[in-house]
Amino acid sequence: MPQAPFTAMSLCNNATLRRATRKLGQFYDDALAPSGLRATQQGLLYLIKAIDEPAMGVLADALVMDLSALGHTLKPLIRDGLVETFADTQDRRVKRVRLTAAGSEKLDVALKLWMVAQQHVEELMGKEQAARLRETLDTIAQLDFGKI
Amino acid sequence: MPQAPFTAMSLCNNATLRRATRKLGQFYDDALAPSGLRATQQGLLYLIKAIDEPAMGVLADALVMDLSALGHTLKPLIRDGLVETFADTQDRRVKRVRLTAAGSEKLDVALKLWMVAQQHVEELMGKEQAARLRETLDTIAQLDFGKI
DNA sequence: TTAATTTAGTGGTATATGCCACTAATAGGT
DNA sequence: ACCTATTAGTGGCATATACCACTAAATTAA
Repeated sequence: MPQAPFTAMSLCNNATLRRATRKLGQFYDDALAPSGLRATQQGLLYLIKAIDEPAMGVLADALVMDLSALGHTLKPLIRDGLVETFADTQDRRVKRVRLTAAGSEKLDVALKLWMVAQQHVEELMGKEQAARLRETLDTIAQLDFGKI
Repeated sequence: MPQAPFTAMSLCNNATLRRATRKLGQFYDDALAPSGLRATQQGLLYLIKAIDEPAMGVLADALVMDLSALGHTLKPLIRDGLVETFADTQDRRVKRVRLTAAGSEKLDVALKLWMVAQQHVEELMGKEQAARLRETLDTIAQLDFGKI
């Protein structure tokens, strides 16, 4: 049973979402620590590899993240030589992103750790519930709240 | 149908959680903007009021948040005169938190805006799905991943 | 074609959040 | 009482993430 202080916040969709994110982020971060990557960084590397040389805007859209936030997030990864950017040949405004060899190796290491963490979570939550959750979360990420 | 770049990330519980948090946070932040509070700040003020003069550690636990992170988060609210801290009379290590009159008024304003945002989300998601989601998220926030 | 508009990214600033090292104060053990 | 271990918070540093104002490049309109 949740304690009263915990429950006081449980009516707000956003607040409960953030709280769960802190908890789960903590767990994945701990699991990935041996790789030297944060969970967000691992996810970012994975996505860069999956999309294959995405433009920054495409990456930001896939992450449902502000473009400038993505730029800031990439900085430590570039600094550490895991990621590099290069100009698009067609459109000189566009900057594309790819993993370096070091980034690719680091991702391989991190993925093994991720797998264990993911497995652990699925056991604790149950695979069906986890799948349902991800579906709901994907729906939220794509909601159209309307412009104005 | 989600686009491939979007879907590339949808297998990780943590990544989908963060992505949905960005999206929903955006929406609640926009809705609360007229109050001058971010959604996280509104949630924090609400919780401080609900628990009634909580010690910082209690507040951090309720938020499933690192104690030092809470300290940092409180700073702008204290600076803006919405929140104040005071020493516990029993245990001089303990610092308690309460709303100021200004904070209380600000919260009232923010709560009206929150209500509209919350309602909007519930309409888009459906009340049952939203309730189920919050339940799942509360469960996650209380998971025991084991010490080690 | 030139001018106006839209699009892609950058850099600054602010909040959100975590870890670590450190201090102060309480609690426990002898 | 005294020494040790635990607990509550602080401050510094690093990443995560948003908004804004700005630049450069491409697209559209006149």
